Amino acid sequence: MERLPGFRDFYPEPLPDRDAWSADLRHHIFAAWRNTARRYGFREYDGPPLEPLDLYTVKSGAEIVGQLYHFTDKGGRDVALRPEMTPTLARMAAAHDRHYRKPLKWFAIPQLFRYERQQKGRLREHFQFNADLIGEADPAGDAELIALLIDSLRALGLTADDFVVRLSSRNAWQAFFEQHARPGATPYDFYQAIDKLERDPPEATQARLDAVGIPLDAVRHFIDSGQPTPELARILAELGARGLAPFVRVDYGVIRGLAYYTGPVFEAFDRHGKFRALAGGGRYDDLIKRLSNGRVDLPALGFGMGDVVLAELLKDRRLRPDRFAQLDAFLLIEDESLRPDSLQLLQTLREAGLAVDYPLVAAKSDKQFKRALDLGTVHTVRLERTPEGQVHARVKHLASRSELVSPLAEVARHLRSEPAAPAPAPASPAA
RNA sequence: GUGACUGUAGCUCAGCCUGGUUAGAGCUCCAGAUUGUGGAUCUGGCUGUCGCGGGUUCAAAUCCCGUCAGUCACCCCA
Repeated sequence: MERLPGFRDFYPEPLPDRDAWSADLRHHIFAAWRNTARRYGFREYDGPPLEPLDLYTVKSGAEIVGQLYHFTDKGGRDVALRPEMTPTLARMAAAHDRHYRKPLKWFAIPQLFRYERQQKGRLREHFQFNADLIGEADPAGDAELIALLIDSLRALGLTADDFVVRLSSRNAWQAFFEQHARPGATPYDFYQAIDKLERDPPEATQARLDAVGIPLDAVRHFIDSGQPTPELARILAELGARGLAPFVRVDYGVIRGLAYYTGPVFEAFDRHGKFRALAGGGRYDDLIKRLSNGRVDLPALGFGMGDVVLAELLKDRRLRPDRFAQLDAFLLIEDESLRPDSLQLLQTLREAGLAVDYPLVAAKSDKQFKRALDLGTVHTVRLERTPEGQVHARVKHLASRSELVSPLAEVARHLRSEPAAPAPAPASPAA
């Protein structure tokens, strides 16, 4: 059976072929996300992968349905696999907003779905790091969230030479629009024109702008000026105080396609421009009120960072971890008469919390050793019987090639005291 | 939904243009030998509906049509 188009199998390293997705790399990315969120005081939440179709049409309009993975369930309900996390989060926050002190700092790593032909960096399914800050209107919240975005990427080894956060503001464009647009023109059409500015030829952009009565030159001049609004200046100042200024710049060329953003918006891009946006987000102060039918009114902002483009970038920059498998020890059983003693030691070590593997059945020693290397073991352990009938262990630390003889009771201590497995280091790409 | 390119062994590919015995190579894997602080080396072995379906032909991996899948771009962007 083939898997569905646009969906992925995740294999353990080493990968079976060039295009395979790595379960180990995925874990590495998730761990960086979770650990960074933890350092920032964000709490993890989650919701259902399947939601009522209405949850998405209410916010974005019916035209979004064409992009959704949706169907009618056996109970006759119109349902959709979640294409984004924000509506779920807004529902959860609105339902229990009195229970949590503000601001809420929450994150999730949902698997999201969309129904469309796949292309580079875009499949029908992906995992997305979502972090949101709810209940704080001050730009300090924007700065905190953007700092989290930056440090999430830094946690994976990326630097200011690899990526930049382009910071913009719906408020700035709103003011520009009101100042320049023909009366009766709709802001959304204008935002669409700005959103496509970098991808479309100038004539196409001009045609879009003609519809709202704004000359292209005025738009270009506004973007080139790059003058931060007071709220953007606040955000930049707070990021600068953290030493994160090299990772961010004002760039009004970013506006975000989504209709619900209300204030600062931002996108993270790789510096070489080879990939799609790594992450994007912004402030959506009205959304929770709208989704809760006016019951709850909380300012909020958030971002999403997908695993697909990020994995591509990490491979491109050779930031994939070198070794993924990690075993504290592999128990070599070259003398089958020592198998019972080996199993007893195996159990002792595992109960002590050590990661230990061993050959299930008798095997030639070179095969055992090769398997130990495949599994990324730090040590090998081999039992020996002395002429007097005593059983002791030979513990070898592979990286240093040092070996020592130890009583069985001391093996766990030696495994712990030896240098730990090397931290993930840059390595040559698999391909 | 539209278009372009690509589908041959577990992996990477050759063969296709110009149809013609039994479809190949390297790597991996398995077995044996050898080595015995070692991913080496040697020998042997397994593995293919040539993506799938149809057509042309005495004969199709090879030419034609369709289809499915992959890759990339468009559309859209959460």
